[in-house]
Amino acid sequence: MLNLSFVKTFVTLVETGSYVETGKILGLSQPTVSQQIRKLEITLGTSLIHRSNSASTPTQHGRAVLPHARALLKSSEKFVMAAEGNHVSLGCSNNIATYYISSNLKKFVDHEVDPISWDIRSTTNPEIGDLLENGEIDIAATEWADPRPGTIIKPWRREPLVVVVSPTHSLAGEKFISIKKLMNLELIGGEHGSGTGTLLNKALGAKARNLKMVKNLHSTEAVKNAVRAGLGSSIILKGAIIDEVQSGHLACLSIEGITLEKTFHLALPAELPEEALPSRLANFLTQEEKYEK
Amino acid sequence: MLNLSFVKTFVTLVETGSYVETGKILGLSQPTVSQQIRKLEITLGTSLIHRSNSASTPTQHGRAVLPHARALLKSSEKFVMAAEGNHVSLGCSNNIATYYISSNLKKFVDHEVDPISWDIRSTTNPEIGDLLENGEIDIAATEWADPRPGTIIKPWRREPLVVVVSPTHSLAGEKFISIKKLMNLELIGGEHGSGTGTLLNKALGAKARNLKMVKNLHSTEAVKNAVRAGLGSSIILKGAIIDEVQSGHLACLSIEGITLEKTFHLALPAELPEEALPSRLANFLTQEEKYEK
DNA sequence: ACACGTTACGGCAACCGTAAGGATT
DNA sequence: AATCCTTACGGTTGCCGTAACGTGT
Repeated sequence: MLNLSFVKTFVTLVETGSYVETGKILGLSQPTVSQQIRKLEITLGTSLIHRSNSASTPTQHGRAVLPHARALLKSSEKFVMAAEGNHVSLGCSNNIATYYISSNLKKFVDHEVDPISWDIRSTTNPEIGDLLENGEIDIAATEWADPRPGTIIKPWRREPLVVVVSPTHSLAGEKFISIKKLMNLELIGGEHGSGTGTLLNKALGAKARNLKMVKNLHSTEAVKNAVRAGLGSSIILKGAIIDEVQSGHLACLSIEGITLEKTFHLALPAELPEEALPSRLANFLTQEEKYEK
Repeated sequence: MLNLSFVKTFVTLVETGSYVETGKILGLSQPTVSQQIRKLEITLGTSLIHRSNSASTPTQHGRAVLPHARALLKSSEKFVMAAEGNHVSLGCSNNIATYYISSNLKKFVDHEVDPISWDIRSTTNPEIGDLLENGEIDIAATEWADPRPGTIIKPWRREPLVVVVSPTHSLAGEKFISIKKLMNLELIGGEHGSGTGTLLNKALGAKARNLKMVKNLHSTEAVKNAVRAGLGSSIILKGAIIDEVQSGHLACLSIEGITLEKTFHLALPAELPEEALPSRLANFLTQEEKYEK
C-alpha cells in the first residue's frame, strides 16, 4: 500500500528540484529523500525523476502523476481536518451558493481561532435535503424549510424578491409595480424547486394563476441574461441582481402593497453537540444576520 | 503522517461491522485490525468506533469522517492508476462532454484489456487549451483546433449543425430552410467561444452579418429550453437535439445549398509515446469515427 | 460454551540516519 | 575542490501474528 509521506516528498522534490532542499524542508536527511523516491518508484513500478547530478526534474510519467499526487495530499489533509473537527461540508441551493454564502463563510472562517477547512456543494433545493440525510454534507442552507427525520431546521435570514425588467422596459426607473401591471408582464421562471412559485401563490392567492409565465430556464444566470436581452421579465432574489442594477444592465421594482420575502433556512443533524463545527457555523450565521421573527 | 492501510481497514470495518470479517477481507489477523483502528484513532486524536462486544458501529466522529476517508482512498486509487498509466484525464468542451463523449469513452474502456480509470473536466473551448498546457488534463476534445506549443492536434469527427425551431413554428416539418428565410429567424446564440460564429461567417460570408442574433445564452441546454418555449430559433449541433426532435419537442432543418459542419479536434502533448493511454484513446476515437478528409 | 474483541509479547520488515563513494562543474 | 546524489550499513521503530485474556449471549 502507498505511503503518503513518500508522496509528499515526491511533490516537494518536484517543487524544489533539489534533494538537499527537500530534506531540509521535510526534516529528513538527504539520503532518506533519495531512498523514499526510490521506494515510491518501486511500489508504482515506474521511474518518476530523471537521475542526473545537476538537475532533478520529473520524467514524463512523473509529470503525468503530479496533479494526482497533489490531489491525494489535499484529500489527506481534508481527512485529517475532518477528524479534528475542523472541516465542514456545506450544501447550498444554487442561488445561495452563488449569491449569498461566500461573504458569510469568509467572516466565519476569520472569526474562528483554529484554521478551518471547508467545501461547498451546490445543487437544487430538494437534493440538498438528501445530501444531509446521507451524511454527505454536515450542514445545509436552503431556500425553504425541508424537515426530515433526524435533522433540525433553523430560520436563517429573510431575502426580498423583486421584479426584474430590462433597462429598456417602460417600467424601468419606477420603484413599484402594481399587481395589475405585474399580470401583464411576460415572466421567465428560474430553477425548479426553489420555492418561488409557492411563495407567489401564498402572497398573491388566486391571482397567482394569472401571472404570465412564458418559460422556465434552468438557472438564475440564464434568467438574468434573458431579461437583460429583453426576452421577458422575472421575479428574482434581490441579492442576485445587485451588480446588474448598479451597472444599469437590469432594473428592479417592488410589488405595490405586498412584501415578497423568501426565508432561507439552515438544516443540521439533530444530535449534534453545540461545540461541533457545523453548530458553530449555524450559530454564527443566525447571530450575524439577527433574524427577527 | 497518516497510514493509508489503516484508513482502508477503518472504512471496511464500518462497512462490515465486524473486526473478524474485516480481517478476512483484507487478509489480516483480527487483533491487527483492532490495533490499526486504535493507532488511527491515536494519530487522529479522536475515537472513531464505539467499542462494545456485540456491535461495532462508528461514533459520530467516525460517521463525519467516513466520506472523507472514502474520498481519500479513491484519490489514492486514482494516483496509482495514473502512475501505472491506466488513468486519463479528459478535457472536453461543454457540448462534447454533454452530448458526444460518453458513448465513445464507454467503448474505449470496454475495448482496453486492463481496467481504466478516467475523469472528465468540461469547460469552455478556450480554457481546455490552457488545461492541456498546464498538464491538468492528458487529452483534450474541442470544437475547433487550438494549436499550442508542445501539443499536437488531430481532427476527430465532423458534426453537422442544424437550424432548430419550436415545433409550433411555421417551418417545423420542413427539411430545409432557405438562406433568405434563415435571415428572418430570431436566433438565440449559445456558449461563447464554441466556434459557431466563426463557422457561420465562413459558410455564409458577408451574409452572416444579416442574421438576427437576438441574444446569447450561456449553455446549449438554456438555448434548447428557450427555443422550445418559442422565444426564438437557433443553430445547434445536431447531436445536441436528437432526443428532442424524436420526442417532438423541437424541430430541426438543414440550410439549403450549404453544408454546415463543425470539426471536432483532439489535442495531446507532443512528445507522448504511441503506447501511452492518451495516445491509445486518441487513436481509438479517430479510427472509430473514420474521419474522411 | 461460544463468539467477539482486547491485551501482551516476540519476530521481522521497513524506515531513517551516518558514513563513504561516484560524478559533474 | 565543491556540490549533489547514490550506495552501504547499522540502529531503531513500528507493524503483524500468535497466544492468552475479558465479556456478553
